[in-house]
Amino acid sequence: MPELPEVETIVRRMRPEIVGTTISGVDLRWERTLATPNWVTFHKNILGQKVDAVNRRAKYIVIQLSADTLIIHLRMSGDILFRPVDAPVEKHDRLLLNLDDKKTLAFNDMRKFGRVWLTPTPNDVLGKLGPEPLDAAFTADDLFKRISAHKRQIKPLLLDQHVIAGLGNIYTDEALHLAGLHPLTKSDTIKRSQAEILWRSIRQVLNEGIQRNGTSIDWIYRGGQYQDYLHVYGRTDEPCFHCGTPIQKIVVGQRGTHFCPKCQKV
DNA sequence: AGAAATACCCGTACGC
DNA sequence: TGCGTACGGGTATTTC
Repeated sequence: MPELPEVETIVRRMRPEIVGTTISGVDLRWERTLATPNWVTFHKNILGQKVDAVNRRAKYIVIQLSADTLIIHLRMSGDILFRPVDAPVEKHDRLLLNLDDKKTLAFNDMRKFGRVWLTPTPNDVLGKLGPEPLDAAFTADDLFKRISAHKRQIKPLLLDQHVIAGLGNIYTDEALHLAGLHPLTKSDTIKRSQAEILWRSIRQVLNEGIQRNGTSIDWIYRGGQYQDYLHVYGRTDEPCFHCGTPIQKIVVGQRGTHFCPKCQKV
């Protein structure tokens, strides 16, 4: 199982040191990395632009250039590396950007899921994303309104980035366990009080993940320790820390889903 | 319209 | 040992 590119692991790959450099060369190694525009336009437009800022929105890295915005989504296995300009191309390199002829920004992505956009209107890519769960402005009431507006299973609903932005499969399972909510619970049946507990749980597991430097499940990302603190994810048949009941694994919305059948009732 | 299913990927683990 | 296959993740797209 690969690493989860959650907020924390995204932040550590934002490479803020590129701010102030100018893009002087481009090498696209795998065409479909480019979500938009086409290669010719991308090449023509990005050359000569200066990097003004590096930010994050949900799981997207947002690089503000002089005229356009470069947006990168790492998906599962993507990484961003800062290398000397004469460093050799590595296996799984998808896009190389030369910065001032001294350094190269390499987008490396084994599974080819990651995508890059270059656009003058970043809102086209980011505009429909839901709120940041750790934003101080995001309240329990917001969450309650958003989940009760749908009649869906709570687990796939929480994974929907238009409803709330930033939760992946691992943290969703953990948050639902902490909140005592079964992953198949219909979202419109969740009471206001339960939504508040879920709101608190989401923020707790994300904050704990950040404190532990993210989750390293396998060989792709090795910097985190939160995998040692997971309560349900990857603990199939192991005893629930709360009640001792074996953790169950089912498939919900095509995703492996771990829960305690005693602590999380429908 | 909204919800659910599918497509996109490949290194690894596992069964025979 | 070697080969074939299932698996996992996030989101855009397609289907229901």
